[in-house]
Amino acid sequence: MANTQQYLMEMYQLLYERFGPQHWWPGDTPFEVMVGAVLTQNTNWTNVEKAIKNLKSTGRFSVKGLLDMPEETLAALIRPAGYYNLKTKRLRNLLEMIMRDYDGRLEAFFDEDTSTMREKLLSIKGIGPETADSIILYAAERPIFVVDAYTYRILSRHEMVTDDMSYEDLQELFMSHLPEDVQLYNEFHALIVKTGKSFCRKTPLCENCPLQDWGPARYLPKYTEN
DNA sequence: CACCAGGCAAGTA
DNA sequence: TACTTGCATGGT
Repeated sequence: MANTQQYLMEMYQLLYERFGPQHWWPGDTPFEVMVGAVLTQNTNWTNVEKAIKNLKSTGRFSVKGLLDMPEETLAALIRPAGYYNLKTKRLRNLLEMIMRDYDGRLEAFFDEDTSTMREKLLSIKGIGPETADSIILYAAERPIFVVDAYTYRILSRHEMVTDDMSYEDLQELFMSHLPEDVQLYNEFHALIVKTGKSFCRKTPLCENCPLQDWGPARYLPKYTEN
């Protein structure tokens, strides 16, 4: 569709005008951002902040520091983030890869090509496409577009996508029609999450939505999809 | 009380 | 291949 680029730019402009910069990702270091990306899987960010605060308070908030502590200790620290047993394993899988392949040096991993980085992340059990891309965009600061459930839901309700499109299809939709710009991708994804939370939940609450008159279908909520 | 949150993998048919 | 389910805390 030839109008796709126009729609996407319009969408970004509408969201930015309404909400302004979102200041993602709230993290002091790339390491903290990477850890946060795993901890925030299907979890509210405020819970993740508590977990990260706990991790920092140990003074062992590093690749080696976290790997060296017993699993039960790590699990107890990240408990507020939910799924703590699962996330303990996922975090360790990630840290073990950095330790094994890059001598524990995160900067060395982030020096890799984007495609290499992505493949390595996706090969880790517990790191899927959204977590991988979040790490690449927000921690490694490479231009890659992060897709999530809100991205899909918003585009779907406005009939920009069909339900048979994959994660990579949606990612490609954005990346092939927008300039490769870390800051743009950073802000765009954050704004999608922002408007998704406020206006594009399962039970639509569309009055006042900045995207009310946007897109090929403008405002057209569908109650059957998730 | 129900529902949601910045997912992913494993199990089932 | 295409659904479903488990994982879990904390806020609205």
